Amino acid sequence: MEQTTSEKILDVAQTLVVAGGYNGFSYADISEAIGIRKASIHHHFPTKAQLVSVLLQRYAKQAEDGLNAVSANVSNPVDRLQAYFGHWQSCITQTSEPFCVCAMLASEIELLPEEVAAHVRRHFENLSRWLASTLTQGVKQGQFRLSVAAEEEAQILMASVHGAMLSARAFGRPEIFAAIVGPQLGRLSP
Amino acid sequence: MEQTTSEKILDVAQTLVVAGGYNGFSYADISEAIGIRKASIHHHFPTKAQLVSVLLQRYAKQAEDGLNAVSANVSNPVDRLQAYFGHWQSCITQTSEPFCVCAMLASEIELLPEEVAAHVRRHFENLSRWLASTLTQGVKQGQFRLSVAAEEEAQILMASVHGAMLSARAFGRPEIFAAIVGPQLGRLSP
DNA sequence: AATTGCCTACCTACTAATAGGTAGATTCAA
DNA sequence: TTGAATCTACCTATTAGTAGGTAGGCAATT
Repeated sequence: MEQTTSEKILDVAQTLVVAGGYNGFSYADISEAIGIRKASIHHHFPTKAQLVSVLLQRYAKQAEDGLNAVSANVSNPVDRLQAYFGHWQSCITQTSEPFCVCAMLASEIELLPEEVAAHVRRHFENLSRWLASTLTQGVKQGQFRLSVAAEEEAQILMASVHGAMLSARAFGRPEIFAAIVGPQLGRLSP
Repeated sequence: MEQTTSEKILDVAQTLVVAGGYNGFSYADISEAIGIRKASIHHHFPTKAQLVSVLLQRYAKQAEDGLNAVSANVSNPVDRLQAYFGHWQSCITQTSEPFCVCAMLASEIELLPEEVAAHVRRHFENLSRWLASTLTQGVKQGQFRLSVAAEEEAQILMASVHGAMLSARAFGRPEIFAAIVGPQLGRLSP
């Protein structure tokens, strides 16, 4: 088998969450998309909260691997940030994944099951930590000059990326993402 | 009567949308919050899409009035942006309205009823237009120096605000909003 | 080799609760 | 006494989740 049913379910669920958030999809939607019965989905993922939790665990692993790969393969901190931005830019322009699943869920975090909310918070922490450490390295190597602390600049960059995703979606114009995020890097050069 | 039932319904609905988006609330929630039956809400707003549409019309009016008031009463473009940022900063720190209702809805725009989605798009256009014109005036008066076009810088600022809202919510730390948005103004001075 | 038991995966058929929405009667104020 | 506002009482569709069963694979026992 190429892909297990569980993986298919998670893939579809992720697409649906990206499209409409936690309350924007149902087991029936997944069922229809992959052609199995609702009950079979419950066999793999007893509750919706568990399904989305597993989804976010998988996402966290992918994200961690992705960021680690960038850190390992790209020596220049400027290029590292570029790689991160570029990842999202291609996701969005190809409309393959036009929004970060955690950003999507963060907006409705107040009414998420606690176990799901915890995953979302952790993602925000991990991402801002990676950005901050990348910035710190760039400062050490003289490639960045920051006007605020690295942690704060990391928050600014992360917010830019999320806000850019939102605007691209709201205007229905993927190219807006690059227009917003692009100038951010220039700001940091000494 | 101090406040009409319609207004009460809209107020509660707005709070609920801000908390969890379009699919995150129901007529039953509103009914419970203000102590009337579901059917009575349908009397005022026959469908959910109409309810949210009226909500967004009202919101657009308030936003327009607010921005016009700033333009009228604050002559300095720097202070105008400051006033806009400050508005959201106090909304968020007082947790009275911790998120823009249109930003919330924009994230799930793909599955909104078309009439609702149209309102959301219009809000993004209006806000970015106001920001761009404020920036342009500031440039003319020599208070801003932009490294990109005013329209693009407006998009950057708007994205910062929305991303900052999201981070403040995700981390559960309202002060993050100011930490992200605060440094944006400094960037623009010549 | 055949049987037994267990497992995974999936099914049909159901539940209780909730969703948005409707019909028609009643209340109440102008 | 008309009309708006609210009510009770309902409807249909959908929600997440459950009950119970079937088909086939795998392995140990006979």
